[in-house]
Amino acid sequence: MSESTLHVARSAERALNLLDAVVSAGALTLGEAAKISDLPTSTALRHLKTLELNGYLTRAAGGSFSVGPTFLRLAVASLEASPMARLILAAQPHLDALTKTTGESSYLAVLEHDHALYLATAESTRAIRHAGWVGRTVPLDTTAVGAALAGQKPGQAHCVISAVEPDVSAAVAAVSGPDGALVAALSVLGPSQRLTGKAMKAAGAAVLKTASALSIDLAGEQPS
Amino acid sequence: MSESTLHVARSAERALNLLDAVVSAGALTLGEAAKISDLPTSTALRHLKTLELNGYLTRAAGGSFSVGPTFLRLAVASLEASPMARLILAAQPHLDALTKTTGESSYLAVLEHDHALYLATAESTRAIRHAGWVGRTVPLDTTAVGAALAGQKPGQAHCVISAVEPDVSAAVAAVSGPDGALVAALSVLGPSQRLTGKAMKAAGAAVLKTASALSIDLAGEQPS
DNA sequence: CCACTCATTTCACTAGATGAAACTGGTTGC
DNA sequence: GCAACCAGTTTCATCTAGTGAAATGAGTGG
Repeated sequence: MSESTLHVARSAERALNLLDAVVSAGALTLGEAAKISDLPTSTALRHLKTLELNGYLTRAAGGSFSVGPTFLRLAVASLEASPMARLILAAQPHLDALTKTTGESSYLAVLEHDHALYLATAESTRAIRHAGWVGRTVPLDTTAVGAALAGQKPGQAHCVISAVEPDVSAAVAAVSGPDGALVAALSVLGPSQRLTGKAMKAAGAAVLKTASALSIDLAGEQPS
Repeated sequence: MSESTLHVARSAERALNLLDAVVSAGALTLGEAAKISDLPTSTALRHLKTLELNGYLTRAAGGSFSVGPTFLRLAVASLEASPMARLILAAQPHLDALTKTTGESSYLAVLEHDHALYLATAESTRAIRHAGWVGRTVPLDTTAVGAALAGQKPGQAHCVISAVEPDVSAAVAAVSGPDGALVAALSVLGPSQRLTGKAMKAAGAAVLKTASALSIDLAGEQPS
């Protein structure tokens, strides 16, 4: 196979990438999807058809692909089951608000094994902005998110210059769940030369306030 | 390949089935997943690892697989984008209530091309019950759902013996969206010998009431 | 210590994925 | 009306990459 003792199914991976591309974009034509995934159209078509056949995608009249019933079923199932999904849904509006008030990109992160994993974001609209960290993991011991998720100084914002990338500054605060346990962290990330002094202080205050608002939100929804 | 001019990627399909199995179940071990999908463990493991590598699944400490960050990201994205997903989420509690009052399984169905597609369900808890129609499509012209989705007799319940399977009776009512347009149908499905006369009448009333409640719900959420 | 279960790795085989190229059908421009 | 173009679809010879039985390893408990 590829090279080492690691075996992964290439064609499955391609199909998953296609799925990701289509769902992220909302709707894509064959050509667009093929270009994004860097596949010949014939191969892309086969995989898209497979996804369609299994109901993960549907094909609209115009020929473009979008999310299908099977995927929606699973999406809803995972949302109802997974507390993490509930967390993301609850956090999204807060992220949007946080980004609006600070002008910088904001993120939601959780503990995954011994790393912090960025789960969701609201991106800044400014030209120079922090972008694309969703899905990325960073170590705990050298970062502000890590410190927040490790439970140091709860109820306080950490404001630092990132150790991960040199030009990035962060303001981070911990979020607690219904039972008071630590569940996530909110961060505001931006370029270091912009996020200093006064701006950083404001970001710190905003992120703290938002974190407690989200914590309250999480406490106030316990039906099912 | 298989037989006709239809080409689908088998390995991709297997990976998707595995994904479906795991997400539906919430969490599965390798052995369980392999048995459900009817695959040798070695093959199942390879696909599960592929899914894990791409973040669609995560592996817990005990070794069991469950939904991963990538899938959640896409799930949330599709929910925020797709009106159909909003519909499912809004409908679920109503389905639960409907099943509780009638004692029979209830379903949400929408128009997909020229068929009715069952999207979501709340299953009856009785031993003899209607089960497993989620994801299934039925023709429009011979069914009660079809009639409801075709817009005949809005604001009225259709109570019939199913043309699809002999022992099934149905009570169906149409659901309208915020703009008044027809968007879905709610059905209560049960065994014909149980769903007769009085019981059927009660089911008809319940489904009608629930349909209008859901319609009102849909009208009352228009932010973003 | 052996028997048992479940996860992982190995490996020889070939079924099945691949993608260039040919084809179809629709749209534009001259 | 014809030619050039473009997006989607189908075909097919090539050979990679997925397959699964079996061996191995890691845990459990009797």
